[in-house]
Formats: sequence, C-alpha cells, structure tokens
Amino acid sequence: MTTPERYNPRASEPKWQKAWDEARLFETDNADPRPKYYVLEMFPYPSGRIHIGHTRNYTMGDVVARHKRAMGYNVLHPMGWDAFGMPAENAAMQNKVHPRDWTYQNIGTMRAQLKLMGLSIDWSREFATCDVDYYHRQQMLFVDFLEAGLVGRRVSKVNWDPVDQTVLANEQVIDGKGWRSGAEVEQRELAQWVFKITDFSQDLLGSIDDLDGWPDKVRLMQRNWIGRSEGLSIRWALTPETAPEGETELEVYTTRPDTLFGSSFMAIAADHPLARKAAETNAALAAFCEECRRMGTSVTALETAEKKGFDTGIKVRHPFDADWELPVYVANFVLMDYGTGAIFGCPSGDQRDLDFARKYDLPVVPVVLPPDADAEDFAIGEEAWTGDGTMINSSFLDGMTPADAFAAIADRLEAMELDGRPQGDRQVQFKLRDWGISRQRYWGCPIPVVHCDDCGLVPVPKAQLPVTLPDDITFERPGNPLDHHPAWKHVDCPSCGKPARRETDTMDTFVDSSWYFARFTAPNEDAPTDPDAANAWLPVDQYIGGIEHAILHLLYSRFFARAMSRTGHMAVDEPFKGLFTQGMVVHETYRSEDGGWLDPGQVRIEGHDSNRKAFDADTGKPVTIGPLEKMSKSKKNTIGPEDITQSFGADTARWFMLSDSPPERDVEWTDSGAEGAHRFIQRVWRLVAGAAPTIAAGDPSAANGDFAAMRKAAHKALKGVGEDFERLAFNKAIARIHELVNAIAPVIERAGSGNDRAGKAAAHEALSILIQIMAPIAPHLAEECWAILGHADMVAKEPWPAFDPALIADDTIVLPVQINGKKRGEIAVARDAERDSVEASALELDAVQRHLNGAAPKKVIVVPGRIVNIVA
RNA sequence: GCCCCCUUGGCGGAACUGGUAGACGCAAGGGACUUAAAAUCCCUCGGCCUUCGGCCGUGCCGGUUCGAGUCCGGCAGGGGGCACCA
Repeated sequence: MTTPERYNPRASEPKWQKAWDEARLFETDNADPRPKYYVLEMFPYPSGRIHIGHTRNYTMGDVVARHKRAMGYNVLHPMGWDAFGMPAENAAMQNKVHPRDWTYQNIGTMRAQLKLMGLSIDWSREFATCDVDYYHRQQMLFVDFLEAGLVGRRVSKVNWDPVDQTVLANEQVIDGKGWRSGAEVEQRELAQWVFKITDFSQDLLGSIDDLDGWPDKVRLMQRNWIGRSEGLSIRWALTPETAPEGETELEVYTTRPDTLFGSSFMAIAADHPLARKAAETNAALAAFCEECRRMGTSVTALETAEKKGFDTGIKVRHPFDADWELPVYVANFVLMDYGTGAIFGCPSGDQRDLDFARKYDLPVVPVVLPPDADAEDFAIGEEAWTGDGTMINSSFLDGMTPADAFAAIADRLEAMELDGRPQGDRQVQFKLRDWGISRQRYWGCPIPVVHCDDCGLVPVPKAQLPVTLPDDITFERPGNPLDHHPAWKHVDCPSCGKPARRETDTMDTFVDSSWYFARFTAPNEDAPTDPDAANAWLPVDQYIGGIEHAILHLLYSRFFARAMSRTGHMAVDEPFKGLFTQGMVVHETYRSEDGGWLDPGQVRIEGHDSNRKAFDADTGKPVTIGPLEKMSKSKKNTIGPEDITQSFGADTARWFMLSDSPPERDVEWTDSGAEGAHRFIQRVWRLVAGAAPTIAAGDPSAANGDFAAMRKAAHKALKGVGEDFERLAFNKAIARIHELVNAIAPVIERAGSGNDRAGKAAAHEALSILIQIMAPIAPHLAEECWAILGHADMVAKEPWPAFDPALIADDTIVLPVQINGKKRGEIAVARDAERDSVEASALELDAVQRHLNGAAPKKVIVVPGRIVNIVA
C-alpha cells in the first residue's frame, strides 16, 4: 500500500463549495412536497469582520440542516443580516463614512468570510434588515398593527444627553454621564411609540408551558420577566388632619393581604402623586424625593443602596381598626411603575420591610407562626418569616393558614366601602411593560406616521410606502439627522394635504429581528409575508442562538407572531418550536508589558501547564497570559475563519468547535485542540484513501470474524450518531466517530491486504458509513472521501443510511458482578439468559467465592442486561 | 437583595430512567521507525498500598437504597439572570 498524499483542504474546500453551488443543492423550493424542516441561527449584526467564535452556532445549525436534508426533509436554512443599529452611526461620526456604506461593506466582508466555512445555506433568500425592500414591509406591518389597535403612544422617561442632543441607552450612561459627551445625563419625559405587548401578557405566559422544545432555563427567565402575581388592591383612608389638601386615600397593591394585621407603615414611591403633593410644602421631603430620583437606573448603585425612607407626616387608618394609624413614608425602594406605586410594610413577613422597620424603629408584630415554632415565645429577630404557618395576632384571621387568610381579607375588603367603592379589589398584576419602540436615531426603520396639526397622527397610507431614509444626511450636528433634514421632515398630510411633519423616530432594532424568520419563507413577496408560505414553514423547528437573547428578542418575536396572526399575515402564534442556546468560543487573552492587548498571532508560547510563558514574537518581551474571554475585537483574542482555512481548513475548525465541550457550554479555542482535530481529519483521509484501491463495494452479509465485528461497530455508530444529532449532542457524536475509527482501522487494513471479498465489502460499507456520519460536520473531507470510495454522486445528495437492527443487538453481553455494591468481576452471558443461570455463573466466579468465604449469599439481585449484585 | 444553574483525573468532558466512574479528546511521560527532524505507530497516564491483589476516590457533612456522580437534607465554592416588582 502506498502512502497516500495528505488531504489538502485549500484545494478541496473551494472545489466542493463550487460543486454544491452549481448543483444548487441548498436552494429551497417552497413547492417541494417533502416534509419541511426549518433550521435557523440568530442572524448576525454586521459589525465588521467575523471571527471563529461567531461561526460555532452556524456550524451547529449546519450539522442539523445537513443531517435533516439527508433524512429526507425539505430543509430551509437561510441567512441574513441584522443591519440597523447604533454602531453604524458611531462609525459615521468617527470615520465620516455613511452608515449605509459602512454596513453594506461589512456585510460583503462577512458574507465572504462565512462562505469559507462551507455552510449549507440558501443564499438566494438572503436579505439585510436595512434593505428598503425589508423595512418597507416592516412599515406595512406597523400600519396594520396601528389599525388593529396594537400600537400606542405613551409618555416615558428616557436618559437625555444634553450635549449630544440624544437619548441614551442604559449601557451608554456611565456613572450618570453620557458615554461620548461626558455630560450629566438628564431624565426627560418623551412621548414614545409602544407596541402593546401587555395585551398578550397572560397568553405569552401561559403558552410557555407548551414550549417543551425550549431550555427550561429560558422558559423560567421568560416567566419571571412577565412576572404574574395575584394580589389585592387595598384603599386606605388618610387621616384627614394629616392629609394634603384634596387627598383622601392611598391605594396599595399587595400579594400578602393576609399579613394586614402585621402592617406598621406605608411606603410610597418618590414619584407618587401623594409624595409630590406633600413635597410641595416640605422642603426636606422634596430634597429626599430628588435624591431617590437621582439614584436612577444603575443596577449596581441600587444593589448597594441602603433602604431609606422619609416620614411624610401623613397617616392612614387601618381598614379594620379606625383607631389604628400608620405613618406614610416615601421610600427609595418603591417603584412608581409597578402596581400602584405604594405598599404597606409588614416587617415580620418581609425582609426588606423588617430592615426598614428596624432602621426607623417601627413596630414588628409577627402574624404568621412557623409550623415548628412556639406561640408563647415566638418573636422576629434578624430575619423575617416569609414561609407558611398559622395566623396569629390577626383578629378574625387567627388560626387560619395564610392562604385562607388571603381569601378572608379579600372577601371582607371587597364587601367594605370607602367613598362608595369597594375597599379591596382582587387584581392580577404583570411586571411586563409595553414595548417602547421609538428611537431618536437615523439608522433604523422610519416610523411611517405624519404629524398633522389638524388631523393629529396620520399613518402613511400603504400606497405611499416605503418611507425611505434620506441619503444626504450629516452627523456634524448633534441630535437626530432626520430631525434636522427639512426636505425629508416636512411633508403634506396624507389625509388633508396641509403642511405637516414626518415622525422622525425610527424603530428599535428589536423590531427588525422580530419577524425576519417569517420573511425568509417568502423573501420576495410584495406583502410582508406570503401567509401560505409562512404557515407552511413556521414555526422554526430548530432555532439556535445565544442565551443573551433569552428574554427580549424571543419575547418580542412571540409577540410579533401573535400580532401578525391577528393582522392576517400568518396564523402561527409561536414562532420557535425548538430553541437551543449555544455556548461561546473563548480564548486566552494576552497583554504586553505596557498593558495593551496582543493578538494571539503575535505571541510565542513556551513550556506547558503551569510553566507556560508567553513572549512577544517580535520583541521577545514577556507577555502576561490573561483569563479566558469570549472572543472579541476589543481584547484581540480572535481567530478569523481565513486564518483557519489557510492552514487547517474549515472542516478542522468545524470539527474542533463541536468536539469536547457540550454545545451549550463555552469551548476554549486552543492551538493544540485545533491540531488534534486536524490530525483526525488527516487520519480519516489516510484510512480511506489508503484502503479505497484495495476494497470494493459488494455484499458484506457473509463477512465473519473481525469483519463481522466491524460491521456491527459501523451500524452501532450509525445509530448512535443519528441519535446524537437529533439531540444536538455533537460532542458525543464526535467521540463515537473516534471510537469507530479506532475500532475499524486495523481491520480495514487487513481487509484491504487480504482476499476475502465479503471482508472487502464490509470494509467498504464501514468506511461509507463513517463518511456519511461525518459528512454533516466535515462536509468537504466527506465529499473527497466519498468520491475516492467510488460513489458516483455527492455525499451531500445521499440519503442517510439505515442501520441494520440485527447488527445492533449483541448475542452475548458482559455483566458486572458486584458484592455488596462493589464490582468484583464480570461474566459473559447470553443476551436472553435466564435469571437462574446468570445467578449461577456469577456465584461461580473466584472473586465471589473468595468474598463469600463459604457462606451462602443473603440475597442476589439480578437486573437483566445490567448488573448482578450479591449481598454477602 | 431576589431567582436560577453548576462542582467528576493535569485539562475539556463521558456515564441512557439509581446499576462496571473516568468513554472520547487534549496535555504529559516512555518506546518504535528515521542519519536526523517532522509525520506516523505502540505503551503508560485518579490517588495510595504489602502491585497477577487490595484500599480510597465524582466539592464537604449526613441520609435513603442491595447499590448513589445520579435521589433527599444541610454546608462550602464558582457561575449566570434581574426591572429593589411589594
């Protein structure tokens, strides 16, 4: 046997990519009658260049797509670009490049990079969300949503940068200052467009139960985000002599009305109307309220913030005891936009309330007695009791469970009246708030509405769409370029024809990504969707993306599906049937002596394990090896696809990224790991190319001995890998493929050098199976091997082979034998051996005899096909 | 502060519903081939001991079980999410 040449990915990979393209293998026909399978990876933002970390989830999706295609499905596997957003405007300001040019240039670069990976994508359906053709349809959806009552206007607070004249995202506010201008950020109230996602709160929550193809973690995060609670709204009468002019009551929302008799204070938000009114005549209170507002939105500030309050002097009367007065505090931990912006504090039943009561010396009355506590001496110390128990110190509630007390209080308060209305009202509250979509920016989808002095807000008629972004804009002036573009901004009212003004807000980019998966099903349709196509393809069978989109993107998309169904664009409420959140690719970071980040290519590593040392390859100066971090441009720890395709090839990168680590976890990119993957690629090539001339396809059924065992190994691997792909367990599939190669390599050589025709046929069969199960992960190598094995067609066109069930089952199995739960030996028995004979052969073992020491076993447990355990 | 998850060799990880702990890979060590190197192939690779055998071992402590990495209770450490949500 001559030594085969090394496999050369630089030649093979472009060759097969071209062959797939020319055969239009991955272009999907909506009219194809086979069962559909829609696999989608979250589309990328065109930030500049792609690195290998980006390509891991595309590779996962590609393995699924190629496997499902072989399984006989009509597979849709498209790709596009989430192309609107702030980075393009930042680039425009920094580099004087037009956001559109910058974006499309990046798309061009990244598309070329992605294509190096050999992904089986239907590129004919590609679009970018900044394409006029796309956002035109998005404006049509907006108009339809508006008509259907799914869009509203709401005044909400925003972070305003007075220098840049722009609204800042939370992440752009650093220590209360604008990230670019450094100016003190103001809180401004702006009228904003919102999508009424809260109309669907209950549906969005309830339907999570049915999303069993989603990770539990994501389902839980969504449930928490929607945040349903059942409680009681209670109206408390203000003590008239303490109340500000015109105020008579305070309404609070509580989920623990059962603890009403343990209440000792009221706490209201700084923005609560009662607080504002009281502050008018109380300068110290006004100052405190101002301090609360300044605490703003920073989470870390809030985490460390001390619970603080300020006594307004106002008092309320307890609903069940007119003589019982409670003070009203303004507290920094009460939020105006949840519930009623006011709570009653029960220190014994809530830790935060307890901390507050201790600080301001308020009464702490236990009202729930823990099950194992003694009523005589139970007292609250440092910790509140939030658990179940028996009601005490609570008048007519005493002896009840908290749940019964909840009902009793609610019934009573609903029957009691204050100013002619019930004093209590059972309510369901959601944390979920409406989705504000207004962005005061240029590079986004224009909101197709005209402001007319006479007609008010007038949607742009569909016939006049799209409202396109003007090209002649400047970022020289601070603020939104659309706002100071007179020719674009000033238009006639579509309704009355008088001069009017365009809405200059553009849409949140989350809107763009909330329906792209539907557009892929009919990307050239005049309407936003072809409902037949959308209904046929959706839901996406397998959606793959990062955990960072677990809440907003997925929730907004679920809302959009419902809104689009309501407006007749499709009839699918849940857009994603299966969801998978993949881990990232991480890499070591390197810093030079002066603290700057270094590119891995610039670093030379010496030694290994704890003795590893790094040096600057040019200067020889020592380099600090930093922690593993997600690959990112800013830390320079990236590896580009072209770095890999120029050396090891895309298959090696694909193979390595899916091996070792389970797909939901991060994987560390190491040179030695990539080399290991490449060694295996080359090993398979040597095995196949070396054997191919000496073996031939034929009837392997007469193969015996090692050749028969080889067949069994191949069919078992075929079954296992298929199951692994179904579960996205790529790392296990790869381990199984390694095992198969280890098992068959020596047998293949013997088959090649011998004269056993059935053996040669078995070798050909085993190698063909090996190549087919590798093909979804290493498609280029697979094509090369497939051809050399003498197959006429491309492996990408071949159906997934069927395993022979007769070859999967073993006639004899090896059973471990334990004594008192410790393994002492093993026995080989027939698969269907009787219990008695298994027990008998286990007891014959030397090790068993030795441990029993002549005594009879107390008990023998035989788990068929599993284990024998002897209790001595 | 609240909620969730995780913890297995030097490393990444495997172990189906409680049934042989450490598959597979990486790193390391030894050997073969070679004038040499690369490549390749073979062997060793959790710890300890009295080494053809045995004891211990899946973060720690306890429990359930014939049998626990897996189930239960407690503790420790690490990671993630959050809108202080009443």
